[in-house]
Amino acid sequence: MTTPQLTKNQSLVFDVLEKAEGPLSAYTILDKLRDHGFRAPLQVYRALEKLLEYGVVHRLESINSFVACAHPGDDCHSHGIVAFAICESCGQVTEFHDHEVDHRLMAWVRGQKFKPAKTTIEIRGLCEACAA
Amino acid sequence: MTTPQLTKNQSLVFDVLEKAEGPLSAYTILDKLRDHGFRAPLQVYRALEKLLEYGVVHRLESINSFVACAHPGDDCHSHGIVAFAICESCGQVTEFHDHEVDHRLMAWVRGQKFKPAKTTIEIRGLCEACAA
DNA sequence: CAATTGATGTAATAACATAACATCTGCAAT
DNA sequence: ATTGCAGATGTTATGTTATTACATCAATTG
Repeated sequence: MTTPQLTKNQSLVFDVLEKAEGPLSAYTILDKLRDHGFRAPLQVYRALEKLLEYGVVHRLESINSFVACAHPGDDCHSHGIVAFAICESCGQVTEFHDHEVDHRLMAWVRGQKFKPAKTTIEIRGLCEACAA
Repeated sequence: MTTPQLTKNQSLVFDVLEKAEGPLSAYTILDKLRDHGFRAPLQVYRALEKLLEYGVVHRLESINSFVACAHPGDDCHSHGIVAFAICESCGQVTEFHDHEVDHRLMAWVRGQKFKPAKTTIEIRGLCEACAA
């Protein structure tokens, strides 16, 4: 999928996520955009919905937050399953991909005749700096 | 870890989850236990907290729900990372384990000197029956 | 210009989770 | 047995995350 031109709200939300050091909740994004006219959560959620669809933003299910995709430019859907390491101390998120993991999961899924739509892999713990 | 004797509330919550066909939200559990004297969400969340700790219940992060562990008797922590396939149509959840996936993720983690605490793997999609 | 479509604005509410504080219960130490 | 503690429980209130419902606006197209 190619990413279409972002709308005004989508751009605002995406910019906030790109400039952020770590993941943000929808309500944190909302607060950061009050000056730009955002008043209601739905403005954020609607933009996020599209950004997720375009693959330029990821949702971290285990912490109800959102991050900009680590691959500037091209969309992330082509990299296979995305995995995240989330530091519970500093909030830093590292995105990675492992094709062997993908293969194993997809092999299991095939064996079950399960039809996967969206796969979540999230490792929560402490990053090197925080574990020291 | 060995599972201690469950308290009254823990037993009630666990029984509800065991008898359920699929994952339940904390508030659904609460509703099912009103007749047994449950009045507030905290009663459920406190029981769940312990049951998760004992490894007899799992939390499905992507759907804010809880399921009884598929391994009756022994605790689940010994099986390595737990993965779930969640049918978005019928709600059925299948729990599985893949040591190769564990190895790959733990190898990545070691390379980053990341210290993992809790890992989530959830595949959402359609089960064989629902995909037909 | 009318009709359609997608984006946006706004208010209200639903769904999920925790904080703070009081009370109770079982049990160990004296 | 009583005191003191720890863990479990009860209750109220509140905080956080997400969606429903409905109105409006802007761009496009027939």
